[in-house]
Formats: sequence, structure tokens, C-alpha cells
Amino acid sequence: MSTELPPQYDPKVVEEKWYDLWAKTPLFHARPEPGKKPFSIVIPPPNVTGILHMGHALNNTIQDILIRIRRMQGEEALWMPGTDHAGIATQNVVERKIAKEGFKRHDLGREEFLKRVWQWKEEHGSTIIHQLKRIGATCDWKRERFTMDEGYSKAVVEAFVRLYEKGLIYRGDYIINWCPRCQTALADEEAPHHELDGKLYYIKYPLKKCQVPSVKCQEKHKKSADDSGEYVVVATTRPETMLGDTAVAVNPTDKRYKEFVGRTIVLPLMEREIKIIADPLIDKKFGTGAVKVTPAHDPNDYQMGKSHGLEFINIMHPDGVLNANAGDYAGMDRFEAREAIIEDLKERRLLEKIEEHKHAVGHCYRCHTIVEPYLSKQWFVKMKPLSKPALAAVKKGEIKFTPKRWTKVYLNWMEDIKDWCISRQIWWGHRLPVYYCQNCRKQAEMCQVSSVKCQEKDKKLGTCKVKLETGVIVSRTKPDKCPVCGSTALEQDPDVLDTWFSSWLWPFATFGWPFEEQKPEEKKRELDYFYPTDVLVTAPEIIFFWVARMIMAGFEFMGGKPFSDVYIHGTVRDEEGKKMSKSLGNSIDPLEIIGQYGADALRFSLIAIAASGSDIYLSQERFQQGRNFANKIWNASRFILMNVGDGVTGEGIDTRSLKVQDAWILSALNDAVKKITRSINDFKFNEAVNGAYEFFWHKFCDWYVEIAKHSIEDKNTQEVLLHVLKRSLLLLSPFMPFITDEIFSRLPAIGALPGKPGKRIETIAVCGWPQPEKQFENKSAIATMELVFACVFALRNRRAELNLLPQVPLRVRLSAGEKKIKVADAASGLIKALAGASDLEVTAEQGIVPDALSTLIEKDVHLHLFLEGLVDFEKEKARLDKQAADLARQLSSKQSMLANKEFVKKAPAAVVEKEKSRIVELKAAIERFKEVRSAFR
RNA sequence: GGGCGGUUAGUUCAGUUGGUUAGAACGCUUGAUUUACAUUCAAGAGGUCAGAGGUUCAAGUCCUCUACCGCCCACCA
Repeated sequence: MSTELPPQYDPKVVEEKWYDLWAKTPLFHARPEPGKKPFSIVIPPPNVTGILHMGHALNNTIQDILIRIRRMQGEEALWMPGTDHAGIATQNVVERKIAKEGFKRHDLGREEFLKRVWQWKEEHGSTIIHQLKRIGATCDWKRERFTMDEGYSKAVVEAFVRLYEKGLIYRGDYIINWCPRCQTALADEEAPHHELDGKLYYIKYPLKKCQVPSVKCQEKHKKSADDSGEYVVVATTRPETMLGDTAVAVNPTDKRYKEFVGRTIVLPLMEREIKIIADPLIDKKFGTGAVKVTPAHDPNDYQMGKSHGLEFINIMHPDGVLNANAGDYAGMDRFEAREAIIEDLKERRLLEKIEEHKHAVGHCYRCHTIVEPYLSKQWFVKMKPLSKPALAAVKKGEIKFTPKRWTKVYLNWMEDIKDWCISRQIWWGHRLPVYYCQNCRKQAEMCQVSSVKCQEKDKKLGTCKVKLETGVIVSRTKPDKCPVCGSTALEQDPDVLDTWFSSWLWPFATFGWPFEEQKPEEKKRELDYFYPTDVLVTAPEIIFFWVARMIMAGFEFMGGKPFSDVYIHGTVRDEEGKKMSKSLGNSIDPLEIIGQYGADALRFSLIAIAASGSDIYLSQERFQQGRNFANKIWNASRFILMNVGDGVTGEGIDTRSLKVQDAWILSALNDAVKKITRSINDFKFNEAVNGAYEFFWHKFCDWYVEIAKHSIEDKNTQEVLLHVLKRSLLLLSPFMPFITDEIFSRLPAIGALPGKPGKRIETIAVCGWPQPEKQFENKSAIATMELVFACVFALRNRRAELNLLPQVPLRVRLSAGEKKIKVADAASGLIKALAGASDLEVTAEQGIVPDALSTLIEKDVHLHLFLEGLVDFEKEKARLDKQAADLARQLSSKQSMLANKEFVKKAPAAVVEKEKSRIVELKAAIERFKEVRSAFR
């Protein structure tokens, strides 16, 4: 057999070999297998622009662990891979690229620009897929999908058309979040609010002279500084929007302004006459209680504009530069205009004051530009009807969140769901399947586009003949002519759909839904078999973007949930708690870690750190632990492979000639198998990986392998070594697939595994998951070994304290009570060997031993170390006194516990008994200390 | 403004349904070496479990409040 393992594990060569093999093997291709239980996960498709970061590494390692263990457990495990076209993000990347050549996208034109994006996608789009392979992801690579695939795009169109036909998609003018840099509308979720240190400007709005002057009126109203007349002070954080003001509003119950309502203000700078209106939306306590109303640039103001029939004046171009409606400020950028306006107001003595003011402002989630609330015509999905089954499913527990606390986050959002703006004014994405008949729309133009006011008015009067849908054709395929008037002058809507409008279909569209392809039956069978998927693994940031919407889409289009479990893992942060991101420059590159320590080390450390669902703080050093562990696995295996003889398979243990240590490690292995399996099922990955680590290193290597060295020639010892090694590798393989596969492939007779008789095994990933083996359950072996450990531990401790080198032989006596004598006997040989005792005598005698250091090992078992005059007695006395005092303290606490009648009455009998026997032990121990101490003269 | 999470050893974190003496990793101190592995082995030091109150026979664990840190959501201009 090949035992040519180098003394240090070198991940580079090994990883290259295996990830290549895994990428090509058909073994990870899952198909409907009648009689086999399906298990499926769809990958959160990374953006095509994506470069693997720690978040991806964690996310995909978790999925890979789940897939690997289920596959090993004999389920038909499918991990569906793919990438997301990431509309805005990708468009931005390509725009930046062509900017270097001196172009803007409009210079190239839509078609040419899209050609460039596709070209970019072909060149760079699979970077992240390669990187996933490098961390060992065993996806079903044959099935890789892309959200702009031809088939997938059909699914997107299908979803749009179905919703439109159900009346769940509509178009209209609303205030949406507008990113002036990306120049597109954004959904609410795409414009997260961040708190900024802003300013609150108090501006005087002069009233037009009282038409009907009254004494009362004049008395009440303040005079401005220059005494030129009455005014109202409004407070705003965005003074530039005043150019579009069409009213000032106060609360109807506000006594301060009672007299003002209905009066006219002359809007400064624009010199436009606007009314003072009363609206309950206004908070009397904020600012001055009077608010400027800009219906085209603020959601609240928009509401008021609607209800009060105000004019909507858009003062801004899509790029944030003020337009002709802004008068003298036209051509200025919005923030530039803010400064200019403030200067002008100051000059006119219309600026009362400026206050520091913290407020939350929406930012574009792609480019972090401050978004502008902007009035425009967009497409929306009505979400309320979709949310109903999605709410019910989670409430009923049909879909479970882990950790549980995210359930509430989901429910809160879902209960308060707002309509979803899905149109984007960019080019990269799925174009809306909406066509406009130029002919039909000609007449509609006037009414629909020219002014909102017209629409509103006509609607009220019921005179508007033009329905919103006039000239709008929504169709799965491009129509030849208008179904109403027959005109061929059709134009497709230039907008594309929100990226998330395609990804919300991911759990079923990846299977070919809605099945218009070549072999629909076969595809459909696959969907029937694998849908609903089992677990969705993701980060909390995208619960709203993606998870919630997938649930809604699942019920809407498939009539059932898309997955049963949602596992939310933590966000990867740096040592200071900041989210790791490229823009912050604080990211640790997983590929660098792979280069430095290996992919297994990366996976191991990430999982070991990641407690269920809490955020993960990373630093470089954490990965050393993983590397060290890999090296330990390597060397333990190397040692075993060097020592097992021909014909040893690991499956030929002679149970009749098991030594106590053999029985112990086999029983401990069973415990490890149970524990690790349970932990993974409970999504406690850190617990699972730490359990595997603890078992392999600190039980198997530190104790069993060390003991086995004493009987390494023994064939049964070799069998046990190999038996445990094999199963350990299997247990470790979901976490550290590369090294385990490499070693496994070098084991002798690996075919002789339970369930795989004689079959050549291509990878450990398709072997069976270890089961507890009942014949190896052995409590008494565990008890005996625990005694061994305690004695060896005590003697090593003594050696260190007494400065006795390992070579110095120790003379030891083990005295055990009647019940323990057998165990002590069984343990004695190992204690002797492991603690370097030259002489060990086991006795039932319980008396004190003169000139010996005695230790209570467990109840009724004492260990005596003969001192032979090597000891500093004063030091020993002090030590004994300290220990005795410790015990005395414990004893008195126990005694007062038992003296408490309530405790004896109410605590379970077992607990009380335990305490009682503990008291007996403590008393005996204290007695013993006294005796030993007195033995020191 | 609402909600959620955190506060345990020098550091980063575990700690199951409340039940003996609160664990690990890293770091630190001391010691080992003709070795499977120095990416090793052995031993040690180090904790009033953020603070206060409460429930209980019993609290790191349950409840209330406070402080600090972090996150998410929200149309107070």
C-alpha cells in the first residue's frame, strides 16, 4: 500500500486534484429516483459580478455540508447552482469599463451596450463559479442556471403576464426612490436609510397681503425682521425642493395657524402664489408646525397633493440636475442648488435659522448615492394578495426559520407589505413584456402623460374616456399588430424588470418552469420530485429582497411553499464589527486564505466560529487552527498507514479480544457519530465541527493512538485504528472534504465498507454516513478509561509540580473500594504505561499511606504517589491546606443546602441524593487531607 | 420613534429543558524531544458570568429595570 505521505500536509496539490474531479464527476448529478428520498437546496445565486468573499464562503460551506451529509445518508441530494444577472450592479460595472474608453452607454446605444454586457458576462461571469468549486462545493454543475438564460427569461415573462392578467400588476405615477447616479427607480428595500448629520433650515414664507385686513389678523401675525409683512416659517431638510412647492400645510387643530389657513403665500425665489392648507398629516410638534408641500418630491407631500388637488411640479432631471421648472437654479446639481438657495435666502433675510439635525436618508444599495423621492410612472406589483399565503405558511410552521427570531422580522415586514416597484430604467435585465400601440395611445397621450391633474379630475368626474390600459399590450411574445386597432406601430416598453423579479422564481424556474422546452414531461417530473426544496441558506440582509418574495412566488405560481426551512447564518464582520466588504477594504479574501492555509482550513474555521446565527468576527489567525487540524488529521493517518499490515481492512475487528481502550474508543466513536449527526440536523454546525474536532484530536489521537503504540504489532489494534480512522474521515468529510477524500483514497481496501461491498469508490462523498454500531456501546469501558485518564492526569500534574522529568520512574499505589477494585485493576496497566510508573500496586486497603502524596480520584478511589524524599514538604503542606480549604468551603455550602428543608422537599430526589453523596465524599476527602498532611511531620 | 441581538478568562467565543466544582480556541507561563505531527506533546495561571432588583429549594440560564455596544425597520418635513 502507498504510505508515501510527506510529514506535512500540502493542500495545494491535493485540492487541485479533487476539485477538478468533483467538478467533472456525474456523481453529484441528482435525478428523480423513485423510492429514494429527495433532498434539495437551491443556491442563492451569486451575482455574475461577484467575487468570492467570506460571506459566500460561509454560505456555501454550510450548504455543502448539508448536501454532503444528506447525500451520504443515501438521499437523492440536489444542489442547484447558478448565477444572477444582477441588473444594476452589472450594468454599473460595464458602464465603468466603457467609461475608461470615454463612452457613456447612450453613446453606444442599447443594442451595442447589451452586446458589451454579454461579452463581459462571458468573460467574467463564471469567476465566482470557479471559486465555489475551489472551496469544494459539490453542486450539480450540469444544471447550472443563469437568470437571463433563454428558458429562465421565459419564466420571468410568464410570471409577469400571469400577474398582469390577474390584475396584480399595474402602472402609475407615484413617488418612488430614484437614484440620480444609476438613473433608475428603486424598490423601497433597495434604498436603505442611513442616519446622516443634516441640517434643518427654517425659512420664512411671506404671506400675500391680507385681502380682508382685520385688526385681529394683524395683531396675531408676526412681523418679519424687516417689517415688510407677515410670514410663516417652515422647516425643511431639503431647501432646494422649495422650488417645487405648491402649498404650505399646517395641522387643522393647530391654534397658532388657525387664521392662516386658506391664505396665500408668495413662494420666495419663485414668486409663485401658493395656498396654506390644513392637513392632519402634519405634526404640530415638529419644527414650526408649518410644512412646505412639494408634491412631486416627497411621499407625504404627494399624498397631500392628491387629496388637496395641488399641482405637481417636477423640478429635477433624472440625473439630479434641476430642470427648467427651477427657474434661475436650472442646470445646477441638487446639492449645489441647495447651497445657492440658502445663500439667496440669507441675502433676502428669509432664512430664520439653521439647526443641526440628524435624520435618516435613503441611499442607493448599489452605488450609495442619496436617493431622491421622485415622481414618475412605474410598474408595480400589488403585494397584499400575494402576502396572504406567505404569511399563513410561516405562522403555521409550514416554513420554519432558524434561528427562530427571524420569524418575527419576516412576519412584521410581510404584514405591513407595500407594493413593489418593479420597473428599472436600465438596459441590462429582462425587458418588460409590455408593448404600446402608438396609434391607440395617441389620444391617450394627452390625458395620461400631460398632467396628473387631468387624470384625477377626469376620474372624479367620470369623464375620462381613456383607460389606463389603453394602448398597452402585455404579451408572452411580441405581438405583430395591435389587437384593438390592428396597427403595427408597436413599441416595447424600454424598461427592464427588477433583478429580484427574476430571482424570486429561482426555486422552480431553475427546473425549467413553465416547461416550454423540448422535453417538458421529464423536466416536470424533476420539479415534482425536488419541489418544494428543503433548506434555504442565506444571510439576514436578504430576507426581504429574496426569501420573502420567493415564498410569495412559490404559493402564487406553484401553489405551494418553495422550501421548508430557512437557515439564516450570521453576517461576516471584521474584528471591529464592521461588515466585510470590498468597498471598506477590510475584507479577508477567502482565496488568499485557501492559498495560505487550504480550503479545508478555511471551511473548518469558518464553521467552527459560526455559532448558530450570530455574526462572525474574523481575523487571519483563526484559520491557523483549521490548518493545524488538517495537519493533525494528515499525520495521524500517516502514522496509521505506516503501521497497519496487509489484510487489515478496519472491518475485521475481533470483538472477543478487545482491550479496554479498544472498547472505549469504539464506544466513544458511537457517541461522536450521534452527536455530530444530531448537531447538523439542528443546524448547529459549530457544535458539529467542534465535536468532530474534539473526538478526533483529543480522544482518538491524544489517547487512543498513544495507547495503541504499545501494541501496534497487534492485528486487532490495527483493525481498530483503521476502523476508527475510516469513520472519522467520513464524519469529517462534509467539513473538510479535500483532505478526507485524499486520505480515504489511500486507505487499504476501502471497498470493504458497510454498504459498499467491493465497489470501487471514486470519492468519499458518496460513501455511507457512519451509523452508531450497537455492538460497540460500552459504558463500563468508558468508566474504566475515565479512571485511567484521571489517574494519569493526576500523576502528570504531580510530575510538573515536583519537577520530575518523564524519565523519573514513579512508584504508585491505587487503593479502591470494593465496588471499584475491578475497574482499578482493569485500569492499572494503562495507568502504569501512560504515567511512566515503574511500579503500580492495586489494593483494596483504604488506610493512609505514610510518605506518600495521596489524591482522591473519584469516590472510593485514591492514588498514592510514594515520595522517596524528593519533595519539599513545606510547599506540599501549603498546597494541601489550600485544597482542604477549598473542599471545606464546598462542604459547608452543600451542608447548608441540605439543611434547607425547602430544598429537600422540593428538589427532585435524584438531585438531593447526589448532594448527599457528595457530602460524604467531601467529608472523606477532607479527612484524608488531614491525615496526609499529618503524615508529613 | 419601534423592534431585535449582544455584554461570560488577556482576546474571540461556546454554554442544550434552571441542578455538582462555568468550558474551548488563541495568547501567556513552565516543562518535554534519536517523534506520525513543533502546524507537536504535557502541565499551569487566568472568570463576583455588564449592573441593580425579582421569581425559585436552586439562576450565567427565567422575569423587570438600567447602562453600554451592534443590527434592522420607520414618510416627523
